[in-house]
Amino acid sequence: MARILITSAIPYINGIKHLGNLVGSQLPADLYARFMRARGHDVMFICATDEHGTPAELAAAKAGKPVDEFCAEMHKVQSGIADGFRLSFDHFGRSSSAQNHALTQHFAGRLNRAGLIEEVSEKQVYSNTDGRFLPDRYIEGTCPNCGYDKARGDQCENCTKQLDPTDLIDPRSAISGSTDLEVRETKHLYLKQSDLKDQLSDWIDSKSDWPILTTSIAKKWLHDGDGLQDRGITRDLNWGVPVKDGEKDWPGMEGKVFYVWFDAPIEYIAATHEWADASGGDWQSWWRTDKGADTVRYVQFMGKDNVPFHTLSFPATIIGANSLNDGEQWKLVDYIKSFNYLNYDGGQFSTSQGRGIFQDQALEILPADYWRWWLLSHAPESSDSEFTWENFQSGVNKDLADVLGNFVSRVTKFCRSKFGEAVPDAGAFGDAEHALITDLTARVRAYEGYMEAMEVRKSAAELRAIWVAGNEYLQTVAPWSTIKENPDMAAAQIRLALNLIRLYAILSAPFIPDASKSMLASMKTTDDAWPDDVAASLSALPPGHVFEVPDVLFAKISDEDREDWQARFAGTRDAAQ
RNA sequence: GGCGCGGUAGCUCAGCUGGUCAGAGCGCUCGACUCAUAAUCGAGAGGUCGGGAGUUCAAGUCUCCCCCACGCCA
Repeated sequence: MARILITSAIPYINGIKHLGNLVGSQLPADLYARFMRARGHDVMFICATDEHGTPAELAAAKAGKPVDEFCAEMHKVQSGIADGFRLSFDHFGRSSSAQNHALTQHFAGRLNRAGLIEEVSEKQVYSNTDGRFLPDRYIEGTCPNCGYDKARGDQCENCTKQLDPTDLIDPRSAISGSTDLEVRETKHLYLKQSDLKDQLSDWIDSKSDWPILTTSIAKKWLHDGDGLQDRGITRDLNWGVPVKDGEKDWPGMEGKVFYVWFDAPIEYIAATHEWADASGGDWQSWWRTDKGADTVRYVQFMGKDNVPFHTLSFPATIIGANSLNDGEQWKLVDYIKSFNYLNYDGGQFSTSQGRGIFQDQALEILPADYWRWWLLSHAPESSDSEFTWENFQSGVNKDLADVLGNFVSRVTKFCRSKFGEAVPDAGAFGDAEHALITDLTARVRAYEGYMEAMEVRKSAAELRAIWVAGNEYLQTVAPWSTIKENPDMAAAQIRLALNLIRLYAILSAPFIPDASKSMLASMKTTDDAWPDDVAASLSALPPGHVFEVPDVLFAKISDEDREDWQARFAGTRDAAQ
């Protein structure tokens, strides 16, 4: 039994995410977690909401709520959606937790002691009306280059010219519109990532088995231009982890918080701490290699936009903190599975533009399994992939309703009408049955291989082929004909087919957990042991075992439904949730 | 403008270190079957692998140039 730590990129708190976010990290992570649990491994599957930063403050203000209250509510909403999609987190934490505050401050303190923190003085725009410093992108004004009057402090969207906030003509706060702005001197902490560049580079180079998508992005940031830059890890905000040096105050840093990208990945660790506090478990044995985590395999799932932070920034934090060599050693990630983007009818899904299908809407129109199956079987692994309603409809109808659902239906109904609702006991397996078992054994082993390798699409294709094999078998042996001359043989055929339903339920559970549960329930069994021995597994339901004909497992998506949804989701929805 | 990832059958996509690599699923056509959610099973048609040049005995598979789409950055 192996110990496997799995984290999914943590979704930002300020709204409901679209399906692209789901398929890019949480869903494949869940697939892997479920599979590894089913194989008997010890799994810790962690996710959380990423709650700090200016966008959260602004979203809260727009909702007319204090930011902590807003975040608590949104965390509940996101947690509910995660449940809706059957994401099997061991813990769904919050980056605003006390545990994360303490750990973030702890890491900062260690980095400071390791000599990797530098204080930098810089000038920043302060809004007297808003009572806060403004990040560059929250300052608007007229572009000195093209005259566009809604240029942002970091860039003019009209002419794309890179700007400094002080370049803007008639600058104003994008938050309040106030022009009562002034430039103030402020001090910030920088993490000297450049000092860690060689170690990071060696570490990345050692990961020859990582997806090209992952390493190519990391190497680009490491080597492009001037190479890896030092990074500001503090901000002049109210909402965040207060800057401290471990448990001590940090002189000169009063009233400042850590930058959201510094504390967010630390939340992976803190969320495990949250889990431990709630369950009495041992979180350090998952994260401290000096406390047992040396036997842990740590796998991260994320979209490609998150790769730089997980291949460089977070590892820099860990490597830097470990460099004290005082025995306290933290776990670095072993494997990063990254995904491209899922596009929506020819363009991007977009949270800010409200374009595409959002997670809550998806669950309103169809059960989780439909989305899980289609999204996973079309996961954007090697390149961006495309969601179209036609594809979704045909994929779901064909794979789930026709191939799998109808298999369950035809077998159980045939048995009920000819033998009653119990596994028939006459007859023995012959050549066709043994051939099927041999074929299935090979396919199940291939499926396991793809799942272990996190080859999501290939896993789905193999699973589908396993379902098809059942239909092939039925078509070949044709129990509806056999029963006329040789009822015993038909009984054996149906006995095998009923056992196939149970086998399919077990194998399919990581993809479609609800349907899998229904299948096991209709077979009236709780034995969901993984089929290490396929032949034995296909005798698990003994002669005489009672079952019941289930309801239709998957209703088909009609053309009317599809057209209806297509129209409904063609526009945009209010971006701010 | 620079960089990155792609451009393979109508659609969505596989094709690792060059030599059964021209494939899968869907769609389409034809056939079989009738237990089943008008389901299933089989067969077939469909592509000069974005364009051009080059390296090689041999190139979707390597090199160079160009075109197109997307993304990131400046």
